[in-house]
Amino acid sequence: MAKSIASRAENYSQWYVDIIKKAKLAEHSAVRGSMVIRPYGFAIWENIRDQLDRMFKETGHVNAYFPLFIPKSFLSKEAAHVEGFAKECAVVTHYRLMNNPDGEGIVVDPEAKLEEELIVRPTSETIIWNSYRDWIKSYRDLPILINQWANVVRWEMRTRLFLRTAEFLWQEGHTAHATREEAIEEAERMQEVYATFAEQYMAMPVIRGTKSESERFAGALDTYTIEALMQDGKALQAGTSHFLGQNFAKAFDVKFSNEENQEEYVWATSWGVSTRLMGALIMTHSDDDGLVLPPRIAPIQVVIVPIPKPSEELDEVARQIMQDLKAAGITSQYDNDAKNRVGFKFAEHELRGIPVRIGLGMRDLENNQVEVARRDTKEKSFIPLDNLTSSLRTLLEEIQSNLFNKAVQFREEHTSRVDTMEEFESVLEDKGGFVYAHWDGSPETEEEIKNRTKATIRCIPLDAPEEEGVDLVSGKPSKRRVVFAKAY
RNA sequence: CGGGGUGUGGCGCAGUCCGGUUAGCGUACCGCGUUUGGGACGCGGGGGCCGCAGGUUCGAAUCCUGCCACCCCGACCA
Repeated sequence: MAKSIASRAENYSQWYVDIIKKAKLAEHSAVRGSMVIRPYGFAIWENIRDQLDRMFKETGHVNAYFPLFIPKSFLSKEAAHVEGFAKECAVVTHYRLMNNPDGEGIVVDPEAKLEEELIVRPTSETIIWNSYRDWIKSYRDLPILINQWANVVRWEMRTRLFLRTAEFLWQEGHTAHATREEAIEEAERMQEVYATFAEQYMAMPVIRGTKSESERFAGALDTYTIEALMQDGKALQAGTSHFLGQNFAKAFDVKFSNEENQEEYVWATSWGVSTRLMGALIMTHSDDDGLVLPPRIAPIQVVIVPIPKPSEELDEVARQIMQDLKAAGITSQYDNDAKNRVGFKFAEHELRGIPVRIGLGMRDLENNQVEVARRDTKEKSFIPLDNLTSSLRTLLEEIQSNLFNKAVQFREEHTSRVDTMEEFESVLEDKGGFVYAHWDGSPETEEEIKNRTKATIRCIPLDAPEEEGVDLVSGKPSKRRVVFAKAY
């Protein structure tokens, strides 16, 4: 009996939810729009987090932690920023409950009203820049390169597991620099860190680019983004890095003395990725049989299934294999459950996306070999026990690159170049994906295209060559193509 | 906030229109046995204030009123 995951073709969003639930990554909680991340899902997130954390540290950053609560007045200091977030803030107005004087239960104590309401952070620029004011006096105090791992709350109207939840986990880097150039360099560097991570670890190809003005982060002068393509042909913004100019320095009065002893405002960046990456991971590689994880992110890289069931002899062989794998830095698990049969276990481990499965049975052991099945292609082969560890190491690398190559191929098949509005609409209708088209740079064209097709400018790609063309809507001249897509 | 839908053992559902014994089915769970190289089978068992609060009635999962929650689609957004 199958575990009934909806197929992608029949109902894509149901398929997505089914994978998350059946693979026990997460589930809806008692709180609207907020999810419970289950141990297996959290283990994947920990791998994402740990690797990113290493990369942040390699690029000179340190971790710190700032408060969950932000005084209401802070948020309004930067005009564009408050404009962007005001509509989705959770607000703390009281600090005490009391027994309901009129009956059952407890009620908010009206006496315990806060003088100034506190906002549950939707992002931390304001509370952090308020601290930076005290920390930065001289050019010698710069740069400040801080990251924090935290939860934030954005009271979204419509939520989806991992992709958009009211509360989510993320990291947010907040850096302060003496010059414009240095800040821009930082923002670009972190975009590249994200892109490298996405491609090398998540096996998810991304387009590097900058956002159009209307898609920019609230308070940024420039937003650098990485954009990935999901299997339903929709784009997903997977990470952003913002050049904030001096907006927050001015809002929070953060000045430093330069080498000539002149006062200047500090230049800023901020950058973040969230548990949304989990959604990206799922939708990039998984299939109708369940989750597919790239080996570098998988919490368990190899699972060993005794056939037909655990026995002293098989347990001993498995123990030895696992010891060798551990020494080689490969994570493994032995499925010594005695209740379920192998067919059930195979399906279960495929559902969980474990990259490699070893079938350990007496028939093969007599031939000094094991059966090895890879999750990405479902292919099985027999590998001699003698060089099992090195074979598996090679196989895991091959799976990692195969997943990346498949995703690249999918993206190429779903990338189009169009020159007329008719083509644009028909391409979006037929196969979706990324559409490269000329744009005159006007918000009017963006708006018009969005209204007509629901597609938005995902980014102005960094590697776009100069090329003469005309805007799809206005017919005005354009120097380069930008990337359009329907997006999450 | 607009439109649609759903709340019944852990999960998935039937029953509700047309009120009537101890609320049922599948699955999961526990026990015993037989099985075991791709999602096993038999027998036995435990688990429900039918979303919440009122009301109608001899009697409510079912009818009425109010409330709450969640999901899906849209606008907003990482």
